[in-house]
Amino acid sequence: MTSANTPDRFDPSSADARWQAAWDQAQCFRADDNSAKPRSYVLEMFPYPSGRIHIGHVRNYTMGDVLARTKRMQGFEVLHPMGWDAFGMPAENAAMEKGVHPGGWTRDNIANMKAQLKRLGFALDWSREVATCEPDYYGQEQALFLDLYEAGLVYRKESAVNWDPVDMTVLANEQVIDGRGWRSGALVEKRKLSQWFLKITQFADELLEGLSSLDKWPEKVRTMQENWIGKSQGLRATFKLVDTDNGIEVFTTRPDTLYGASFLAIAADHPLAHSLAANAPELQDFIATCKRGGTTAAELETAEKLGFNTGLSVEHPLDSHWHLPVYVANFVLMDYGTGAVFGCPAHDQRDLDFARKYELPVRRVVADGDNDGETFEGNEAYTGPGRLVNSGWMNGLTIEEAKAQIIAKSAHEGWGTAETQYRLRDWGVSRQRYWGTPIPFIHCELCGVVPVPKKQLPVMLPEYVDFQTPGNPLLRHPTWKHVDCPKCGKPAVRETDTLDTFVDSSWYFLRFASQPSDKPFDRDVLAKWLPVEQYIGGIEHAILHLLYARFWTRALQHIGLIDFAEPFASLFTQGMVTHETYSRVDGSNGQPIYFSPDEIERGGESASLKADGAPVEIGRVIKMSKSKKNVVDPDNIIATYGADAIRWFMLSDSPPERDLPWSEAGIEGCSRFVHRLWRLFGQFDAAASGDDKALDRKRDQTVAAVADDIAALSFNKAVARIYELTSAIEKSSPSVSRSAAIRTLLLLVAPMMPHLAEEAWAAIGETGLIAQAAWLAVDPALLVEDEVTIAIQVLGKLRDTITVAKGLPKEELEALALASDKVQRALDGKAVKKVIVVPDRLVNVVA
RNA sequence: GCGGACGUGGCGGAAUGGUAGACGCCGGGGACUUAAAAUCCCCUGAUCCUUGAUCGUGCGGGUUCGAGUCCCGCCGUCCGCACCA
Repeated sequence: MTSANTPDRFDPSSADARWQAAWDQAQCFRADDNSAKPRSYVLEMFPYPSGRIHIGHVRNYTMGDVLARTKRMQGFEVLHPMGWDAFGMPAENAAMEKGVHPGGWTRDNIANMKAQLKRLGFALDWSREVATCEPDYYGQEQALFLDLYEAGLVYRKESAVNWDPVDMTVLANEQVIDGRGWRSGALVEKRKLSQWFLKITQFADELLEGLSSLDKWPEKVRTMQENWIGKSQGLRATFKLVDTDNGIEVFTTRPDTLYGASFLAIAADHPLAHSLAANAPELQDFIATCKRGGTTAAELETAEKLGFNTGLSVEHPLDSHWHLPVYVANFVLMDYGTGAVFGCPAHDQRDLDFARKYELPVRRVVADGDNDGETFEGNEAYTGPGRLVNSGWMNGLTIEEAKAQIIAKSAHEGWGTAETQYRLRDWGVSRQRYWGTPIPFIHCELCGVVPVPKKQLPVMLPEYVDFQTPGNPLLRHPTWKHVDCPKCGKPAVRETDTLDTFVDSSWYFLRFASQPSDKPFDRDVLAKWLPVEQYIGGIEHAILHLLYARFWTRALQHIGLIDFAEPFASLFTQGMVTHETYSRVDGSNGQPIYFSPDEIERGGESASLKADGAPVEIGRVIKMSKSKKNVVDPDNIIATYGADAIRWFMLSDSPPERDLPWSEAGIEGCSRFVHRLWRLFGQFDAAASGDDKALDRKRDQTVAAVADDIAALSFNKAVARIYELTSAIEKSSPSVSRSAAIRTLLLLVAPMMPHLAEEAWAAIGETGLIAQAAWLAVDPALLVEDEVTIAIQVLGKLRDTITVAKGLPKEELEALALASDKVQRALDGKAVKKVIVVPDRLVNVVA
């Protein structure tokens, strides 16, 4: 292909592909495990191969790419890999809808998307590419799963699970949102099934404690994980049922309020409620009512506290003559704590609502300021600090003291123990799907559940499968599940569940760093690369993926396979790419009809439809979505403007953690800048003479600032600096300094606009690839200005500025300031009380 | 309800407690051109009595010589979690 560049225009349609091929041929982005250089592992969250790269991917991968390319130029051995999170439901949906095989569909998508990523010029080490759907990946995952099983971190149990009736599979708690499946949106049902679990709760405390070491993670993500783990400490206590030997166990974080108890409440699913209901139709009805209740935020907000008096009583643990009624209540959750609570209405809002409704006693046991009366007025529970009152021997203690003492007393007397509860549940990983990692176990009638011997791994998915019937294709496959028991040799059946795809993404960053064929990874090689220095991805993975990956890392450390606890040293969550919407109201039904950006002619403040030239309404700038038709296709943009323009757009203007509004005008501006740089690079003159100290200074200041900005991921600021240097060079006259500045500018933009940079690098006569060129050294002396502009204030208001030599003594600055006409006019004859002088900054005259 | 983030021109956004609005976009004016595109130059927070001045970073206070920045109290927007005992 020949270049179609002109002195005025850079032609990406020929240059982009040429340089992409050159990088491939030089293999310049391959990471060397044995390099002696310092290392840097830059990772972006790998994509699901849906078929098309969307603009959010482009933003994510451009940021990582700039970082990786900069680090490489700065002398680091950089690992910057890419792969595919390739198992999951959409492939099976495609199989059902279009009759294609999930494997074929997925691999085609991967090929398409890989080509798209190459067209964007990302500096990726493709030799380390992994796809989780390939046996060389999921087979190693099976090996790790068996290791965790041996260590007791995998178990199987019969449990009520979240069943998605549309996808016909089990969902983890994390995948149920407002009672609906996260993917299908179907109302989730409870079913009893034998399921595989990973013991994430064993690491609850570690995962919580570990958050405090992650000081390069966003506060927001750490808080979200902390809330998700949901640690609370308190007392588990038994309330003895009157006239029986049985009791009801409750968990409370407020044992200090025990003297304020006025009832016990158990969940509708509590075993005691079920046994009582056997002979009580009214209670059966009540339990059914509780289950019908909605689970959305709005419904819970307004839901009335309902209770059913069982007629049973329990003894108060501190006074066996004090009896409390037992209710079944709709606000008690079976799957938290013990499924039973004691109600202390004065100091818990729900309990107060309940007590007022059912006219139960409300007794104050924590003083609210001076108010220590036993009778509690009003309908707002007091949950603040205070001293214990109306609590016998505990009176006068603080809440914390009372908690400690009553826990000690309960343990001593045998009716309670200190307990820590977590909201976090063990991770159910069984999925009744085909397109996932087969769980490597065999069910034998004689030997029970038997792990597949490691030498028989991988347990491969069968190729020919029927997708036309709902349910698990592996379960009804005619032959696949039938095997001999590895222990006794008798006929047995395979486990037909596959692993949640979040398991696949919980260790892929390890496989990138090391991928031997005979084991999941090499421990010593991992030690060279991990933890990931910079991880970049969307905030939507703040809990699930990032918590699971942390858990796997800790679990693998726990069983001695790796030597570090946290996988991602620094995490960055980037904002979304948004776009305005274009719509017209449909006269017939009043609903807006949306138009895609390609159908629109966009003016300065208005927009019209290309088809009829009539105006359309410009709507809010919102997240790109198919239903609002406000999506833009990266391929079209690359074809029109080239990869460098879209990359530059992704870095410009908005800070990377915030949303980036896409606009036609914006991408055109970026494209104009590409050509502007090209023209400027064309002015490089190796034979120029003379120097330009001011330009030299600007050049080195820009290099230092851009390096800092990129290291801080403040790409928008680096971009602004580059614009400034560009303008400064354009305004300068030819000199050695000017040519040096042009060469510097080229190196500065190389990580961001690599194709343009390579083309210009060759054009100015440099040999070799700029991708492999060394970053810029700066002269520290040049970073310091020798002249400074001083602000002169009177009473804090700017009145004048003066430009003076840097480092001028205070007295001289003061004299210069007072000599200013403007200052004298502002003083208007008033006496000067004092003068504040900040050297090289400002003078403030106080009158 | 709990937790977090944010609030600066027409827009995206800059600003170690020290000249608010860098840089980009939009808009306006001009140069070049037969013309257009491209390119280049200038202007672009508001108001006024326009050589200058006053006001101005969601609102109200405070600390300070000096506050977009720090403190207190509100208001608003967005996000996450939630009958979690």
